[in-house]
Amino acid sequence: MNPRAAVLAFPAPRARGRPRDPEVDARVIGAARRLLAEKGYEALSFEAIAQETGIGKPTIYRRWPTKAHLAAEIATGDGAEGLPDIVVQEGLAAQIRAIFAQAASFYGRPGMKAAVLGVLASAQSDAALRDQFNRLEEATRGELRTIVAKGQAAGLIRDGIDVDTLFDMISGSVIFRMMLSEAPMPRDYVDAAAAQIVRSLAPAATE
Amino acid sequence: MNPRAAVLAFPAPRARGRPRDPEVDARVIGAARRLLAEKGYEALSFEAIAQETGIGKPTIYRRWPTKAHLAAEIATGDGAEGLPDIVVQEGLAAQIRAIFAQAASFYGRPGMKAAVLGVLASAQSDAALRDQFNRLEEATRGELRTIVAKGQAAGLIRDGIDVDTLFDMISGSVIFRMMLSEAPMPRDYVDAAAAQIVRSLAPAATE
Amino acid sequence: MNPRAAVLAFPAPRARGRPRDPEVDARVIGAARRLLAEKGYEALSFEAIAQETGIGKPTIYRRWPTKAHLAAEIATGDGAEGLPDIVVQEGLAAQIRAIFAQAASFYGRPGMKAAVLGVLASAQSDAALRDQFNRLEEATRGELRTIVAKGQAAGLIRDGIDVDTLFDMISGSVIFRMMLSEAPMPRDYVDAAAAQIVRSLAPAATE
Amino acid sequence: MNPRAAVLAFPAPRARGRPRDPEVDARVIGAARRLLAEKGYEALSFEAIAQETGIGKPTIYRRWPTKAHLAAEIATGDGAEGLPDIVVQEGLAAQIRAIFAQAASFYGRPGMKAAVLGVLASAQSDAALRDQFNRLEEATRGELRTIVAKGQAAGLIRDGIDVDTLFDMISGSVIFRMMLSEAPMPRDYVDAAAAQIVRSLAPAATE
DNA sequence: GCCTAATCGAGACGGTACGTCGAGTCTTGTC
DNA sequence: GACAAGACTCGACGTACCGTCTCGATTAGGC
Repeated sequence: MNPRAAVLAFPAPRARGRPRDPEVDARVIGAARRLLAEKGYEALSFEAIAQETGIGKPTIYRRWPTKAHLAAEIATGDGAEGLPDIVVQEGLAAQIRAIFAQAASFYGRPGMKAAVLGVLASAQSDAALRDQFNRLEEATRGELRTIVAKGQAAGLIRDGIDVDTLFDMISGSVIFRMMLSEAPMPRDYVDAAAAQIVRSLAPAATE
Repeated sequence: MNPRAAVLAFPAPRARGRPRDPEVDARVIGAARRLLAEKGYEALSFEAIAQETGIGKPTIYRRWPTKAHLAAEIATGDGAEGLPDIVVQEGLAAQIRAIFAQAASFYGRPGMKAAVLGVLASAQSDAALRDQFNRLEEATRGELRTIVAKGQAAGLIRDGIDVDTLFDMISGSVIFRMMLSEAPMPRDYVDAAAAQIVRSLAPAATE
Repeated sequence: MNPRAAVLAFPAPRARGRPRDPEVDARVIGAARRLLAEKGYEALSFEAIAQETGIGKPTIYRRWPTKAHLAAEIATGDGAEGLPDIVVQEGLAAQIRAIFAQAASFYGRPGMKAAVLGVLASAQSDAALRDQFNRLEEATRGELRTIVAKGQAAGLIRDGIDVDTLFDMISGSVIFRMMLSEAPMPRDYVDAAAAQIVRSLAPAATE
Repeated sequence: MNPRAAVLAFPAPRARGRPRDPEVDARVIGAARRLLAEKGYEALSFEAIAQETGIGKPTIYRRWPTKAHLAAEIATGDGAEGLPDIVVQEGLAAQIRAIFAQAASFYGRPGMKAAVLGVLASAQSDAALRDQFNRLEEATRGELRTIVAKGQAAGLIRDGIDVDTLFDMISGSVIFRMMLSEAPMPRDYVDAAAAQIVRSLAPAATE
């Protein structure tokens, strides 16, 4: 088979006209991130971005149909980079702690609070946008599933643990603390919370 | 002391002009709740409320400076009524379960999802609005503190439990499941989650 | 006859409740005149008057149904006082000049420009308001009629003069110069204009 | 010199974005003229125009900053078209009569009364708007100046006539009769008034 | 080396909602 | 009853963004 054909078969269609300027994406996202971090989701407007970047509005609309989509890309995009890898960690406690750390780091990026809350608020009825978030969770949820299975095999985790409920507890407490509550993040928050979770998993002290 | 004087001392200041029509508040809140539940926070506009209730916009602005304030009143108001009382419950497990049930019932009211997310998104910089939510939590947080103290005294709860972290976990998992995640609420969600939490509190299995 | 009875016979019905405070009229008109002179007709609002005089809006509405009525009272009221009396003047030229002087003095009062134009603009369809102005003219128009008749009898004025057209010319030129045109008022305007008018009245130079 | 170059030298700057729709101007002015003629200046609102033409408010504001500006355009615009030409007339009397006729025709257009009075009332402090009217006068004032000079050269007009005062008299009497007074316009008004003015210009009957 | 096509900036367009101002009316408690 | 205070309905104000459109000007293949 013609190897060239294989490429052409999924042909990165090489559009005819002038190609999109990749610089535009970066500049728009940069301005949007700044607006989100500094003034919140309501202040995020295509108008303002166009104004301050000198990029035309239609150019932005060509890429993101809605400011919710733009915020969603900021909220979910490039989030996995540089995060502590979970599965690499040794030991149950360390792995649970890594999940906490990963979540805390992810939601702690500048503008994330505004972006996440804004997207969720404005895309109440847009299933695709919510999926974008849920897909992010899915990876972690899968890792957690593996961790629990291995832990149960090793006798470190009690039977009857519902992974989804457990995941709610982990994600929920991080998000609640970081985005909804006013309480400050203590320095050892990740450790304390992880420890509490690990304890809830311990098998009953029978014999 | 003259009891009458006590009353006059705080003399129902009786404002001068025409008194506010309490009917207005009810009608506006009703319309707002409907809009929130049916079309989400973005569709909540003073314009629409004025239109459909026949109440003038200035009249609404006189009461709530922002749609976030209106949504906040809907989200936090009249929420404690009819909720299962926590302290009345007997036994640690029942009390924890009651907290879960209370939270689930509170956040499950129609329009709550839109109201809470919307307020949080748009009032990023308004401390007063966030306080309104936090004050609601405070009561429950206090009850939880009492429960933990009593449980520790009775030897049912391990030392070294951080009540705030525990509260995050409870509130967080409920809110996460109900407002952020797409996952459905299983029928026994409250029971399962409460059980998991209770287990995390158990004293170490000493031998 | 009892003089007291005469008074009671036409009893100034002596309204039942608290009598109107005459001070209110003066304060409102004062404030209105100031607003008209300083900021023009559009800035004249019952709201502003109420604000700055401390008088309630309903109290003002009880006296003037519309800001046009208030402005009309300012424009037409107390205008005849202190004006040079026309009929007292001797000689045709002096009498015509007196009419010009009277008009110039009348329309020259502070705020008059704003008041007159405003009333005329906003009361396009209110015949009563326009009558208020026309009634003012009527007196002068009558005097002019007498002057012309006498002048014709004395052979000083040609036959076939239409008094209304003449009146238009006199009033019109004063008003046009003072209210519509931007041209400055020369010092001897009244004299020059009066002389021009007098000349137009002269009988034809026969043989 | 190349005539084509002269055109290109002032190159119709060709604004960048989407060009303005000239249809918009026509529709707005049409609606405004109707409102002025039917309900007067106070009823002229951008809101109403937007409503009935289906044109957005911002689009209207982009062209006229104020309803006074819109009314001024209506009052002064396209007024010279189809008016009887003055200088073409032969004879002093005919020329004076032509000026009267022109003014009467100009101020007699539908909506003019409301437009002129409204603009003058609301733009008391806007010099630019008043200039717009004065510039209109300037042409006529110039023609009148020429007429007087020629008349004086021909011995038909007395020396010492002040053209501005004369202009006031002509414009003033027309405007007064048509816009301020309630008196009806007699059929021969223009003739009568013109004759009266001509007479006032006649040289003294010397013998 | 033109032609075609998609991009880019700019900015006008029809809309919706904003938050404010003033017009008039009504309802209190005080004088 | 008149008065101040002030809330009420209503309508218009002038502005901000929305998302779409129409321009002229680039910037690339493709023939």
